[in-house]
Amino acid sequence: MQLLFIHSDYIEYEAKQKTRVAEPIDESKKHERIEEVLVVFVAVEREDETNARYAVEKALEETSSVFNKVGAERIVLYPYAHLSSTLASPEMSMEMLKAMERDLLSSGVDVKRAPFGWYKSFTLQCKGHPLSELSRKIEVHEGSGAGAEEKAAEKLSKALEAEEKAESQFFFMDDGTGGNLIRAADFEFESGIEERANLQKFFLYESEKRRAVDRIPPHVELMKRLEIADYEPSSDPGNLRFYPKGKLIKSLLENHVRNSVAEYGAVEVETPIMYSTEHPSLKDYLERFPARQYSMAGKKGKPDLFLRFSACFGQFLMSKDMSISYKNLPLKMFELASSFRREKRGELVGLRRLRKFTMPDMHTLCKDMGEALEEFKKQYELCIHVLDGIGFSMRDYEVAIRFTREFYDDTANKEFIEELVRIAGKPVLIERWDQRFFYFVLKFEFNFVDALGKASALSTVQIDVENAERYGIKYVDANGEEKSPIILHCSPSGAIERCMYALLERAYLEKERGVLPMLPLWLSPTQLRIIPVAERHLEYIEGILPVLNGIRADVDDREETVSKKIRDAGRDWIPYVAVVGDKEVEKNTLSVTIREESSKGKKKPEEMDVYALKNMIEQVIKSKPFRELALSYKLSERAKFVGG
RNA sequence: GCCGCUGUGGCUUAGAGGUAGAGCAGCUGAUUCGUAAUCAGCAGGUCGUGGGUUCAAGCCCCACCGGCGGCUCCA
Repeated sequence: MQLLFIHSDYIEYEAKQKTRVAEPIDESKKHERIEEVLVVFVAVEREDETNARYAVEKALEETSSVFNKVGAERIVLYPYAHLSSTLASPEMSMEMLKAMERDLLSSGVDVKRAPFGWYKSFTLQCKGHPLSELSRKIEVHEGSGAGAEEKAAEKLSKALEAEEKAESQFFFMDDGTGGNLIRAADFEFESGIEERANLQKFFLYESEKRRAVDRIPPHVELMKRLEIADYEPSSDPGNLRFYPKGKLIKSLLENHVRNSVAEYGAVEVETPIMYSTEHPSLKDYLERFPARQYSMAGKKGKPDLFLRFSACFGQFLMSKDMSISYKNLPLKMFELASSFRREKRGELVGLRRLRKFTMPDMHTLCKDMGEALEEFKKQYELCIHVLDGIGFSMRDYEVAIRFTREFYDDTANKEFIEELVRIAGKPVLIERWDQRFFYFVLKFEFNFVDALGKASALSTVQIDVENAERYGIKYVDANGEEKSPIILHCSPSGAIERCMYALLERAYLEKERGVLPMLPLWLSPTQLRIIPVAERHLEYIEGILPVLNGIRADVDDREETVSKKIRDAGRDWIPYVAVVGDKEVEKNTLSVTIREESSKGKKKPEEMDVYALKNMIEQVIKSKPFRELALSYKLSERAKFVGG
């Protein structure tokens, strides 16, 4: 279908003479003059006939969009055959034009349709502003494409509609207020407690959805400058490249999460990253999960494939084929899942929102709601523990707990929520849905609020009451009967990339507060940098390096001045910087500057021997995952991954 | 996806219709240096891509592609 929009001061037309296909009209309709109007010239084309509903819908979308944008007062639909050389049949065209007219009328738009199939005279006066003349082509593809697109659109809309209709209220709950829901309007943000400012930012982000900031997110600049990650122009947006330092940090975080869930008792699995769209359970699930997929057309005769947007399918399909006794429950399965979501273009930012990301995803099969709640609480604590290990305390994130009204009406559940708030030890945001729109009845998230006041979820746990049945997951209870378990979805840290984003953003916030920014010691690509004053000190350094085994220590052996090397170490956020010159060699010591204890313009190098230094660093990182340096220990041998 | 802004060597950027200029990084040489940039020289640019206007386009117009912000959504 071809559309030509002209925003006009007026249009005046007169039906002069019938053609063979003319529609019958009243004498009064033959001549019209309409002011302040968006004239929509329409040519319905042959291909539109293969999927008329889709074409009409699209055309209406475009029309409303233009109509609202230019701020016209009314619309005239004007059949205009000359926009296309492959016209649809007159009957069909007229039908579709009428359908458009009906729809616009029913949505309250003042619309007129010029008579079809007449030779008409017309004059109009185009307003001439930048948007006053626009054209659009609605494309309907032949055969399966069109059908599939329509079906996909329908599917998507089912889930999205549910969300749009989802009505919810926000509250706050604090430890020590008797577990009462405090209406958002009554909550005191200005209590002199600094932490509440963040909660307020989070709440505003959630409820108002209006945030006008105009700045490049600090972490995007940092991820490049620190050679952590970067955009990859040759991939799809949101698929990043990770440089050695970034890959190191990522691996360490992954291992940390992996170790923590193993300790909690989960078993690690791996499942495929792509699935057939034809699988009945998946088909169904796709409708309940309003994310957009990467999909690939199957070779002829074969079903289409999509890339997973979470590890749910794989693990559910695995669970369905298992034989599970009540004695095996709660059963916890974990996967570090590369996941793909075709998020809207405008949504993607740096490491915060990606199309390809790494999501730790654990599913727990529980025999009933009682056990589910018990595990839910454990996982709530597990998440706190995992984030704490990364370096985020309760101060660094805001808690949101969300549930259905029905869930909360149960007194026992109410007490359960109060207990969660008590564990948080600070006010939390509560969202209550009037009905269950999703597959879960209760969830929480820990949300990080960044330098620009944007919130994003890290850890989350959800109680899923729907998918066991959908996938046919069963366990056998003590009476030998098959039952459907309740499933917990848990991402203990949230996406790994997002943790990196939060670490960088927090470092930036620290810097704003006058603190030297840095990463936690166990995640710093270089933990200790050794700087020789002159070349002759290198030998001494080589001698002490074996002692520093188990610590990521490198040596700035470049031909630069000491000042330059110190500065570069600072720019790289290196936690420990040791200078070695004649004095140190003679006394067999190091002159160490500790970043954490320094500030801008204030440094205090400390004399210590290499064993003391090693001990000091090991104290901090002892229980954390470790990997060797990602790059050569000699700086002179390293290539630059990013300029500047 | 839609709307707005934006895109000049690896990085940061000057250049408002008339031969693309600099700093950092890189390379070469000198300097072997004590806590936030040693000095000199050399090399490096299809000005995001493709069209168009013009005698002439990095600059004006159009489209597309990236990026940033907003809408919407989520780990």
